[in-house]
Amino acid sequence: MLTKEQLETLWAEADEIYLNNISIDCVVFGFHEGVMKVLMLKSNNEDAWLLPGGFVRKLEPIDVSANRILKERTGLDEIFLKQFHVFGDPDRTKLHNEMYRDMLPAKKNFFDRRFISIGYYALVDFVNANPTPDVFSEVCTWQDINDLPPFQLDHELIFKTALDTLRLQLNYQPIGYNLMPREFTMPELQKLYETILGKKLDRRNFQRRMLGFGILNKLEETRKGGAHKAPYLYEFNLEHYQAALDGGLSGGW
Amino acid sequence: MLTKEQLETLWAEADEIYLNNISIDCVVFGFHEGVMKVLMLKSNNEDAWLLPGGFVRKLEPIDVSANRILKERTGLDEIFLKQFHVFGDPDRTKLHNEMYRDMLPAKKNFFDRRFISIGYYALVDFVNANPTPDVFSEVCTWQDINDLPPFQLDHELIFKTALDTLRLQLNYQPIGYNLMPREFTMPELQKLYETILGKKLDRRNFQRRMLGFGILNKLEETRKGGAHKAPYLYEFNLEHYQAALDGGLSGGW
DNA sequence: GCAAAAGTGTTATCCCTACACCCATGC
DNA sequence: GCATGGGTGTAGGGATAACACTTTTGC
Repeated sequence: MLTKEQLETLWAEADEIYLNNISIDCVVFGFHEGVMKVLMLKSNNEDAWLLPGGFVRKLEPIDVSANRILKERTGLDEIFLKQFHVFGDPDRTKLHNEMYRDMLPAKKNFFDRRFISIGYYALVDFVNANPTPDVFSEVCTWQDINDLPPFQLDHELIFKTALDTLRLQLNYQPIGYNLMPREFTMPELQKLYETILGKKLDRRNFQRRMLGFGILNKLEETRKGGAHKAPYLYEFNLEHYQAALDGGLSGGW
Repeated sequence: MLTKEQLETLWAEADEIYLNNISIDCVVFGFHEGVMKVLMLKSNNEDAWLLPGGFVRKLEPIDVSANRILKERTGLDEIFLKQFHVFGDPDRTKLHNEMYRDMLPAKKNFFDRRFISIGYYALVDFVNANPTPDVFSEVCTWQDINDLPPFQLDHELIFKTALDTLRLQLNYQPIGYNLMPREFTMPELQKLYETILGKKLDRRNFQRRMLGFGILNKLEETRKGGAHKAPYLYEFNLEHYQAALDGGLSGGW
């Protein structure tokens, strides 16, 4: 819980360095042990969870802001980030504003404002991310997207919009590179797609389609140790992957 | 050309009623006589053209802002509008800022600021639109998208991004309703698609696909007066059209 | 009657879907 | 050896793409 003094310092700083009225919220997807996760923060004022977010420095490009915010929350650099929607309802932070209004005089309170929020979604490497809370939160952790805690503000809408966008993007762009470890098996990759889409796919057709994209290199090794036939390992062919990102894939699920 | 006094009044008003640092720019598409048009304004300070734009009132939802701005520029209400991208480079309005900096003291100048611009594209009825300049421009008119004048600021990027987005949307959504007159022929509709996509389509396959969507009603009448065989007229089936908008179409070109 | 535009139908191909059999491994 | 998961191939159906002939109309 922040003290009144801390809040006043924060406010003073924020007003100096950030643009007023604009915020950024990020939906950070990770994938681990066959489960799709999203990074969330538990507010230290309420029993509700938020997406990682922040503000835009006065002379900072917004993509850089989003990167900076996520670097603070995950320790990762060079994150795959895409803006997907702007949330511009004047009432979207109403509850939030009222909370802070009790703590500081409204007139001079950076946080008691309307914020138009630019939504970004991010695909990150679960294993190397190091979730770190910010000053407004006590916990920063991954949540299973099928078992989410209660959201604060309009963050549930932001999350859902991001997931819908990601599902659509799946038809146009390869997405595995940022979410899978460097080497992976076809069933593992399939699990990722199934998790995002929320439905089962046919093993054989999935494999054919993926290979058809030409973005995978089949490796010689197999993943030993499983209780059954050892699956082959694959890695992404970065050159073709990048070309697919730029040029787009085709078709739909 | 605005006088210094007018600018000062504008500045004072703007600071009162609009959010700082946020703007909206609109790419307004119209279609007339087989040519795709975009609405543009000629700045009264420079020999360069701008997309219609404006600012967000302090308590106004951003979608409402976009509608309001376009109502001022076209006289139309209930415009088909979709936000498509945020342009957040701090230098995007640099030249613009310098221009206004000469006219008013920077510190107190609403226009000498960084603006993060939310891009909307709009599809409007060319015939009923009534292009009207704003206070910063002397001309507001339609421009052929294949023969565009020089753009100011980053408005060329905004335009191109909008067109790319529209092309993608074509795969998911019907778009004719907002661009065509109430009754139209199949070749006319095809021309619209060809203009947006920038390529020729097969007459027969186009017709089959369109009819397959089930969003058209074939009318009894034909368009007389042409120098050749009279084509049938169609109208959109609004119920099915709306369903297609909500549910999405399928496939790709 | 001829040129130009519009109406309509057929075929081939590709891609996606659905489905079946064999192989490797751990218990 | 048997259950489980993984590797691979094939046949059918639906949609798209390519393509040709006929009809109408103004000159």
